[in-house]
Amino acid sequence: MNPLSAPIGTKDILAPESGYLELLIHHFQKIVRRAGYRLVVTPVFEDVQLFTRGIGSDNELVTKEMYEFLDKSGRNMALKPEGTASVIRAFIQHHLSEESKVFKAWYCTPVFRYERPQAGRLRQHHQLGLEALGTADPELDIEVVGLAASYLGSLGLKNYTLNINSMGDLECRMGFIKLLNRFLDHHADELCNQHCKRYRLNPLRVFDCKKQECVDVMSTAPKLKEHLCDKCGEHFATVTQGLTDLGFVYEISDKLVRGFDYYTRTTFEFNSNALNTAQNAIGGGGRYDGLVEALGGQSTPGVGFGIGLERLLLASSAEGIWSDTTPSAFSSVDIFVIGLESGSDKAVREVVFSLRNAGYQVDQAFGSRSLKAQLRTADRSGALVALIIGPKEVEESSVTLKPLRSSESQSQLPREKLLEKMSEIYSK
RNA sequence: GUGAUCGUAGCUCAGUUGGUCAGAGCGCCAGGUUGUGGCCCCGGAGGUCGGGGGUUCAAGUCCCCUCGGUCACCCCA
Repeated sequence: MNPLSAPIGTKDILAPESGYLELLIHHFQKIVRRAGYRLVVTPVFEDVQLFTRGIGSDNELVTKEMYEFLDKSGRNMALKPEGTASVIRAFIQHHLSEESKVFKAWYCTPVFRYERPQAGRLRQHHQLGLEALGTADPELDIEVVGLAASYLGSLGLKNYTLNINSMGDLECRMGFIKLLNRFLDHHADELCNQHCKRYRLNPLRVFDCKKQECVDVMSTAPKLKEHLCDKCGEHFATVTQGLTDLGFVYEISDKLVRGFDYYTRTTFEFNSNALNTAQNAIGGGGRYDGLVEALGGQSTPGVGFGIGLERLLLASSAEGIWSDTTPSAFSSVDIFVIGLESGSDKAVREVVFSLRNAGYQVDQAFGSRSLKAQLRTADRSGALVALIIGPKEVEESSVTLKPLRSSESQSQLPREKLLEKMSEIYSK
């Protein structure tokens, strides 16, 4: 075993699996572009403060899961644990705010969590996401949630649930937390050990607990939804109605309390029902009206979401939306060129390059192997035809065309007729 | 961070109570066809049995440590 292998919790994504990711990313780009989102690329590491201020310093993600390190100048850096904070930082840093215009950005980025890996959870994974900044209009929530749902739906994904909830704004949530704390004080001894010890830290998290005792207690707890201020209530009603009007199916989940402090009002999450693992959330997001200000910018409301690529791949595979040929359709050899004896090198080279320039996927065998060996390689490459160029063909300035996927017999044709012949074959 | 489980060729795995146990299938390379793939036949390359230490006349097999994989908890995409 080679002593050098990928670090714990990381993975090399190789073909053909990488082909699925190409498709997922390409498809995402296509969909969000139509809505005016443009790519933003931010660094994989940032000053730790960006995350402690954005996500919240007592959040578990920040306290124990952040991949932190000191750089050579002693700066405290962190590999980004999520995608939003960096985009917001860039938004502030480059003054991208425009009075009457919504700033829209999408990204595809690696993200890091220093945790023990398990099914559907790595130390490095990749997220596709987008952020829209500049208005508190619920129509923007509808657009963002709708884009995420459209994306998943257009992939052919069906077996998932869109859960949605409102966290209220900072004010009405504060009031609710007081109420919830009073409730939890009364039921403290009924809660599981984990939460009963620390619910004061973030009482909302108790809604997340899967332990039966906590589920029981929380079923009688006050509901955030019922204690929203009028404005937040209206906002939420507009969002859900808008999604309904567009035909999106969702469930309102009182228990959906997302992990980051910055979320306000709309929060949502996509959970795959095709995944049997403990990690079935394929994506999530929400509104974060206080985040830009918390990071030192001018108060600007915003909404966004992130989707875990690896989990999306797991979920989509579990649903069987891919056919075996999906990834190879992205990169399969059309034509395989075979050369016999070194005298044919020049002709092979010219044919290979001219066919590639004409748009075909072309490969060849290297290392002067036997015709038999080259044909075997050609066969395995999946190419539809092999072109054989030996001394005879060089002499006559021709190529021998051998169909590999049909019973048609091979034929010889002049090189100047090659492109014409190929377009004949491939237009079928 | 805690717990469980696994670690033998590129891949999937077999190796009986420690004693020809260094193997199979697939893959790869080559030959069977002096210029013809797929099927078939034949041959070949490739492993300090994750690493280190210990017990023993003898360790892939038992013990300890360590490193990795997998899964679960915590938490999250």
